[in-house]
Amino acid sequence: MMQQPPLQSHATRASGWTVPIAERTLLRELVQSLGGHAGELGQSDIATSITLRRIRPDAPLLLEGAPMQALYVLRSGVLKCVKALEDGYEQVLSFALPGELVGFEALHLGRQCASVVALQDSIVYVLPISEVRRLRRVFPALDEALQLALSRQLAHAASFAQMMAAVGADVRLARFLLWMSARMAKAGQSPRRLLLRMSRRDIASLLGVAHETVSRSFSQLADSGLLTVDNRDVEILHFDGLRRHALSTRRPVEDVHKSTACVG
Amino acid sequence: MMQQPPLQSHATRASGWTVPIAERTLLRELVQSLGGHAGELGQSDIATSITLRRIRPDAPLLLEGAPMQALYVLRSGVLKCVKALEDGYEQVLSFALPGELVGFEALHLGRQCASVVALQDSIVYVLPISEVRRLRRVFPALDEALQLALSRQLAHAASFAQMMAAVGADVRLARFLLWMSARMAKAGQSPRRLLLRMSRRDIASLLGVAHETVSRSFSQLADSGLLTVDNRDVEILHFDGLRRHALSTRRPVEDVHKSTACVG
DNA sequence: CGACTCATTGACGTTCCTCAACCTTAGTGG
DNA sequence: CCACTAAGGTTGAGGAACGTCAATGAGTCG
Repeated sequence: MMQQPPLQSHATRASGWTVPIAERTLLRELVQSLGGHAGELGQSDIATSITLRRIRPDAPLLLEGAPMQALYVLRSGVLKCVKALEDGYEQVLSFALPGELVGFEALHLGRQCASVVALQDSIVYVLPISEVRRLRRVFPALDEALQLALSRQLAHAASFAQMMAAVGADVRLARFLLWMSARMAKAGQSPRRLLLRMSRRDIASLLGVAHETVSRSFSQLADSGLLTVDNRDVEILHFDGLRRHALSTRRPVEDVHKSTACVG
Repeated sequence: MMQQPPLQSHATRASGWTVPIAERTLLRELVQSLGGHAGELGQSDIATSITLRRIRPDAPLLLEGAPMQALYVLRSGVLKCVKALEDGYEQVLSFALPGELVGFEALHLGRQCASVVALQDSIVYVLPISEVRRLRRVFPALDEALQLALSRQLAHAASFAQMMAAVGADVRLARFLLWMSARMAKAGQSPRRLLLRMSRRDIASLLGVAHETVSRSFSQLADSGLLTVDNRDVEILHFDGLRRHALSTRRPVEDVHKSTACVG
């Protein structure tokens, strides 16, 4: 799955190139990439104005404060969303995997409120903001897919809150790895062997701990036999064990009267 | 601002009552509550099928795992979103203030992935999910407002990540208070005097620290002269000082080459 | 090869979690 | 009305966890 169709045209740009394609194919791909049903796209002959854009490793897709010009959907690769805190500290907000929406937060301000950089060679679908309304009206399937993607993004925020609960750093890391694993599986990659594209420092920033602590937690999980760790190449050996580890809270247990489960 | 129009009808329900109103007024209010321009709503005579629902303190609006039936927009009051972790720990995901969207995460699964309870007497607009698509098509202004609200929700997630950065507990609390202050101002209430509706334990759960630590951090900020704290009644005395406090990271400073600011 | 970044590991000091006691407030029943 | 209980909040003491500083090694690039 996720095979890459040929990229036509080569209008060069600052940090990559742009591919203007007015074809139905691209729209269909985009909807599929978002996890929607691209069965019925209607037969409108309107040019879709959707393009592709490639971002090289460490190159920015978006810069904090820039005016919002487009919506993006990651087609392949990995992105990192960061915000420069006023004192110069670089806070990682999230990592984007294929099929995920990027840059939607900017809508309500009209300006990007975070920078986005590529952690590896990446390709995004570009939907010019001026066209989004029209596209959503003309292609209900796209509209549907975008709403679902937004819903997923909000659910990600919820699972992020769970990751940041009052637990030990090793538990946070375990949750992070399971979270990455699940999302990479959804993106069509192996849930078992993770090739993390981000540095320890990036993970530490996201998890709210020191990067040395992340390193130690990796070693700890590896010593427990749950993982093998070779730099950024991580293999999950025992999913159940890792899940069990991810569940352990610091406090013994509090009495709660709910039970219905619903794992993100 | 935010004056409450009369509530008609009284079809009683489990934990409050439901008010079916097929009036243009309600739709206009909803759009305004979401921060949109309700100027042009068109002249469609279709009943809007939007209703109001009241939730009493500590009563649930949504239960984790329940099938998704509607979208909700908070009209007045304060809500708490919680998720019961599999080991019985109750993780707070967020607090919803007036004008905010609730329950949209459920869309992609069709089931609620968190419970929502009221922290005080609250009223929500109810948009039956079966009607949302039609309403969005018929009332572009509503569609617009919903998209903006979604964008804001995603931005909240980003500022949450900033709150959870690797900083001291007192800094996290300062950021939380400033965050609440800004949102309450947006909801038409005083940004200076905060009447927190949630317990220390709830705040602690959201911030990922022990509740005793939250209590100590409150005392610490009060001793610094930045706040007065009387149980859940908090008054911010020096905004600048609190903001400065909220900026202090643990690590001295890292060299970063960005500067463009954009506070959520 | 040297300069740089990244990752790991150790030692030490601080923060924060844990357990505990205590106080206030609210609700209940004698 | 008061005793009793329960829940929320504050504060203290001790210990575990984590941040900080530092040294080392591996990998990359010019």
